[in-house]
Amino acid sequence: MPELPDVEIYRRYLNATSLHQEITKVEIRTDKILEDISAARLKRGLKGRAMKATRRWGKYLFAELDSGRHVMMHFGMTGNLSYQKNLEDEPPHSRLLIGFTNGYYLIYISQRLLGKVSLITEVEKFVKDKRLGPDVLHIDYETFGDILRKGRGSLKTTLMNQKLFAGIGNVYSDEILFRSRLHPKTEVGNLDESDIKKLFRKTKEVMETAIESGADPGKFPRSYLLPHRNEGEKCPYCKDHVKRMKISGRSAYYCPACQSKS
DNA sequence: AGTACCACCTGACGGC
DNA sequence: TGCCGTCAGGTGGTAC
Repeated sequence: MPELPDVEIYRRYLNATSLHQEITKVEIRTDKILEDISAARLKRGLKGRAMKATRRWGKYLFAELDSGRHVMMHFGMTGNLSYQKNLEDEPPHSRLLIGFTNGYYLIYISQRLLGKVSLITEVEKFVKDKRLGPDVLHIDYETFGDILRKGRGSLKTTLMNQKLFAGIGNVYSDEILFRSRLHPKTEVGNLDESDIKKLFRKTKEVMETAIESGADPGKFPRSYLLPHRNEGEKCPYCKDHVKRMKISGRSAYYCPACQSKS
């Protein structure tokens, strides 16, 4: 479930398991996950190195090596990390295995192969090349407001545009809109300052709450949409029913009673 | 510029 | 049981 909160959880997991250990083995199960790098070059860049720190920008995770380069991981629609010793329990869809001197492996899992891994020299350059907007966990109100004031089109699409805001995906955009009581198709140009302020507060609140909940919808507050994000389920706020609507090919879930269109 | 659709992939589910 | 359409938390490209 790899939107910002999920990737932040993976980052902390990597920190807690895999730092400061020499990499002795690298196995690449398929080249499909490699972005702009060959399997041989990735192996060469990893072997003999140790990861010493991590960063995250939106949905991208970076692990800095003691060579100064960074392992870039993106998880696509499906993906996560597993740190484990026994390869007889190798999880299904494991694509990249990074083995350490203690016999453990950090395993990059990607069921649908829509994720990407690479080795990059500089995070800032990578972010610039991808034209990613500011990470919404750290964004300040000024920047957030400026982006929305310049924005056009539907609010949900704008929130999910990684070139404007990095980190918000389909599920969490629904939650932010629900908590803000705004319709997903609200025209961004129609937002007033109080809407923008509310969106800023709710974006932060949703991201922080999701991270505190371990990005596990089962642990979310009951007042959130996520545990009820299915067509026909009851809105946790007004007891009307959750509706589904297609917005540029993605499913938006919302409460038609709470989230009126402006 | 915004939006709609497609491609990239695998797998689960419901209807017939 | 098997087949088929649809759906699933992302991104990048295309055509209007």
